[in-house]
Amino acid sequence: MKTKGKATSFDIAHYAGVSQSTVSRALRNSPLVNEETRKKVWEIAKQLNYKVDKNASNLRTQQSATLAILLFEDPTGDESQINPFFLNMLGSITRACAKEGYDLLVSFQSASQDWRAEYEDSHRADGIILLGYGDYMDYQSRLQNLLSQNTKFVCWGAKVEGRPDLTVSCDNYGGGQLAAQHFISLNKTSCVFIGDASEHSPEFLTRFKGFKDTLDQHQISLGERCVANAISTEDSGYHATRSLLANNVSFNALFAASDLIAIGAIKALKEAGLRVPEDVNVIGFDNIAAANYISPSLTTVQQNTTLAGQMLVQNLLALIREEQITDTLLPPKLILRQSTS
Amino acid sequence: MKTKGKATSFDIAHYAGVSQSTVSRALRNSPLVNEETRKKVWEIAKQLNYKVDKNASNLRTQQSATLAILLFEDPTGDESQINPFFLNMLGSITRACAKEGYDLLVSFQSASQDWRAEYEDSHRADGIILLGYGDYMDYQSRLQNLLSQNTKFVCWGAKVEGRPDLTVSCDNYGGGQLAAQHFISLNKTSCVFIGDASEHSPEFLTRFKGFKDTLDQHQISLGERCVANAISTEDSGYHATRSLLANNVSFNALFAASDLIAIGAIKALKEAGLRVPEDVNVIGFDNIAAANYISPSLTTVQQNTTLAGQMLVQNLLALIREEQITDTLLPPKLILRQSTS
DNA sequence: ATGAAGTTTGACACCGGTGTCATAATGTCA
DNA sequence: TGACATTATGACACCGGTGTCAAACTTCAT
Repeated sequence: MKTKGKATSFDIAHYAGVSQSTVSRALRNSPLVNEETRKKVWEIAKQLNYKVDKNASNLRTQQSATLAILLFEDPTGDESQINPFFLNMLGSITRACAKEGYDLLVSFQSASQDWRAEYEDSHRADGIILLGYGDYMDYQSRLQNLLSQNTKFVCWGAKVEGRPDLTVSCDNYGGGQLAAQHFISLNKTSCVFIGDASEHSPEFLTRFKGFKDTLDQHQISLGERCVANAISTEDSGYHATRSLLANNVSFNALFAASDLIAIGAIKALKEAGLRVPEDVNVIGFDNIAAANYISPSLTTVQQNTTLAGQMLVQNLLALIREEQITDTLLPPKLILRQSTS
Repeated sequence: MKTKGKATSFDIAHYAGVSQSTVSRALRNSPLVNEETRKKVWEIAKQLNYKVDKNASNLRTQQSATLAILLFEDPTGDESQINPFFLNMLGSITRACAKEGYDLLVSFQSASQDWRAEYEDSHRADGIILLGYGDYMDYQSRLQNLLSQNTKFVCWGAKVEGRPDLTVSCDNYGGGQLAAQHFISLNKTSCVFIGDASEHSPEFLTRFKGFKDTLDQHQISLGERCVANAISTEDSGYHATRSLLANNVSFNALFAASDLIAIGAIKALKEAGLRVPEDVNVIGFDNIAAANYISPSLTTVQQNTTLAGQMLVQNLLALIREEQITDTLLPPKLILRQSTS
């Protein structure tokens, strides 16, 4: 029993002595086909090492059992390294897809490219997951365009008012609150925030708001001088902290918008002769692996990436099935470590 | 100018007043088509937001401009976490694919599944990259089967004698040598190795051999009692080190088969009241991000994941083009940090 | 004017499945 | 035994492109 090249359903039909239609039905376990015939077809398919040609199948059915993920790089990310938080997300999304029987197409995107509908328009994926920090998505028109094409997609990250997408995100506001409450409970009332608290980084801005609002409620003011701009890299956190110190801002509690920033901040503090946590308490955000390894280990607001990946996939699938769904907000959790005594 | 649903080449043909064949040619910039016609077709395609249907195209041409990566989990990997080394590899492979104009299908595999040809047989990918630690691939028959189906694939990891696959790997033997040489140069001659030095973990075994052979050449013996079994997790490294200490094996230099193992080992050493590097020097393998963050920071043998990803993709593409290629061995590099004084 | 070579285009089969419809075979009941 | 429902199967169009072949139209030399 041989075939030239890869086996097709016609080859099976030939050996089974039935029509190709019947083979197709039998392989998909259609109730229309006789039990005996079905077994025979499966038997032969196995012997021929037959696999359905997904291209043909997808072409006909107009769906692909595949999701695509567009990963937007940190604007300043160096060539080789990717934010470990996103790698974790990538991992959990991969797992979630596998669980749902979907394949995953991965693609890096530079924001400038025409990423609009590369995948879904070309029928390679049934839906798209958009993933990235910062303002990569503040291309209202692009999202609008995706919507008008009836493309199914979900975004990870802060919900931006008026943006028409479906999002899954960590409760960034609540995360900021957790950090502030923790500082307050430790009587650390002279606080600074490091991170880009502007609408260019909606996630960071929301974390900042939760942080600031909570402090305000306790009559603790966080002056303008106590907010240093930084993107999510270690270097950026390092320099932002140095400039705070250079400006003689004094503080005993530091909340960083991400763990990478926090790690850079700790480096700068140490260099300036300040001890963590004795002189300054530090809280990060994300709970990347390194947070547990650095010295002192970093207290941080954990984003549950496993759950996040699952929700992104589940919501996207629901969207594809045209079910009614809403934005999802995942609860953050404060992980206590050495950097806050 | 409208179309019901997604635009097809027929829609363009209609508006351009030419045949669908000509549209297809024009869009692929065939020299057979008149410059003027070409421009007109492109213009209309743009207006209609047309994208080639990859399923139809792939079906006809029998290729997909897509590679697949099968990621084998650490046998004991817990549900959510993935070895950061592999996440890095995943990232660099993703980047390398993008650079070559290929898409990437990602899939987790449990070793038990029939992963044989899921992707390539079903025409979803032109080639496969197999990635994982340990003995996940010692299914000679499976690889043989892939070969007999003329499936194009490359493996990451130690070359196993007699295994018929094309591999890209770090020079694990050389990496072991680097570690040994470094210890020797520091006059640390009472060494232990932690890692599964058996044929179940070809990479680890090769690292061990390079380490041991070099020590032997300097008349430094590494007794059986100085080798502790461990898989690539922090926990495993921790327990392996504890059992060494419990057995009263004394040593002033520890070489771990991976960074995760090394991190676990350092934890065990600290708990036992031993100082790193004063009492014991430690070298790891991989150079994951955490190696730079732990305290003391970890001297380690770096595997260049960026280059590795590129080579995997390049070699696979060469294989697909039926070019003659051979196994690739990437040079390791010793990264000096605090854990070796 | 005629033929040869070059350029540009359209018609059509084809890739390998899926879904619809018609048909054949079998069973059921009056 | 004929009318009709039920079950199992085959024929065939179709998804949206690509590649081949023939034909139509130029151009240019003879």
